[in-house]
Amino acid sequence: MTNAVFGLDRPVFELVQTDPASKARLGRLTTARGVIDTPVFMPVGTQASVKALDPRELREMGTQIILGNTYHLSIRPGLEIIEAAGGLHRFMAWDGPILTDSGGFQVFSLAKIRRVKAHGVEFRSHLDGSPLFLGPKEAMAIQRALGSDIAMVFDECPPHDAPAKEQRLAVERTIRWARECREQPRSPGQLVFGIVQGGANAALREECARAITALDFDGYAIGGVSVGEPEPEMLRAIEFAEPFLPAGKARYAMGLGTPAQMVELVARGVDMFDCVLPTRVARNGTAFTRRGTFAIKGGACKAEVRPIDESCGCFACRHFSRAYIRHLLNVNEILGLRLVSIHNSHFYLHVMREIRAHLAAGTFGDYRREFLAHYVPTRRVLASRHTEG
RNA sequence: GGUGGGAUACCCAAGCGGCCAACGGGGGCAGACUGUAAAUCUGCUGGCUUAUGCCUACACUGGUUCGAAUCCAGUUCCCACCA
Repeated sequence: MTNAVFGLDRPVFELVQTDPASKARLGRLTTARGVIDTPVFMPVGTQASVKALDPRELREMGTQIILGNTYHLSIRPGLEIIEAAGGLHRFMAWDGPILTDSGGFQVFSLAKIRRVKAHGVEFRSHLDGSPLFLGPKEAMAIQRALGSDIAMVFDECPPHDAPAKEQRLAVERTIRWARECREQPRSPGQLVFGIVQGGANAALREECARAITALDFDGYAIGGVSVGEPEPEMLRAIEFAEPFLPAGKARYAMGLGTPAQMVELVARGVDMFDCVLPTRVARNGTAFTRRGTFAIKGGACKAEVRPIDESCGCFACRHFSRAYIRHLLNVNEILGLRLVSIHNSHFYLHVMREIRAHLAAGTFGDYRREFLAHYVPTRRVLASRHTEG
């Protein structure tokens, strides 16, 4: 498949290099607003803003593409406003690629009262309880109006502990809705990605992946992860779906993950990630480093003159001490959140840059090993303390 | 000098005879956060070989009472008003 917007004989996704020792891939995804080097991390800007960061900062830290959300933006500020502004890109002054989520996740994650119908879901607004309806047709129309570069199909995303019957129904609906989405008009140059559901069930994942890929989307996402499942289950879900995704299309793990998870998922053949962790965790006072996370608002940073990470080149680490940032967080100065958000997002993007560099150099295996040896998830730290004591 | 009010854990502050190691804030400490209803949420915050246990604690000293942070007397300090 070629990209009509560029009028070039260029495929949407090019595989540049593959890792001989794993399923990791170095690639290039061409969108209407630019070429994205993969593996890529996409900062999440649900409400037309990557919380606490502005486009200039996103650019500086090497952001290639950001997310926006169908559901949130359609109820606030509303499509008329965004269309009048000349589309989502102009509205938020981000001229790079934007991927919009379809709203499927929101409908199933935050609407308590919902009725699943043949062509979508009736639910209530989280803001005022007013009745809303979102289905394939609506979701695609909104994404078309937003003018995103990559639109996601409207899927059903059940919680990880949903009964088997519900998982099966979700897969069936997700497939049917994907077909409907496929038929909807797009904005010029807009790519559409299909989504694979199926929970932790191998057969369902395969069935869903086969059906979705048969529809020939521009790329494929694995959904139904980061929905409360334990990490091994999440990894299995990815492993169940991945073999049935075509090598010539980008693969996107929705809502993932921690830095260590991303490294592991790249090794399992995933090309794209998005996650609220770097920005949310930053706002809650915790920094990501290659050794794991640490609470910068904790007392240990009280008089620490070193930056969050001495080896980090982000704006926050180049200029500010932990003591200063901790102080800002302590006295509730908005700059504190911004600096940690800058650092965390930079860190995520930097890890992906390193992954790409190592894939290009053929040393991804070493990088993976080394990264995981240094990166300590909090739980493991606590666990080891317990077993040692 | 007189009259009135007050002194409670790191800070502010509630309690005014037993259900008080003491409400609630703040601060501190720890944890959580994964397609963002999150600058949020949850614990802990006198000490102890972590216990339906003991010890030390509501300015100080003494008293009343089966029992006092709570009542009484005196002392010290603070505040207000009057001289």
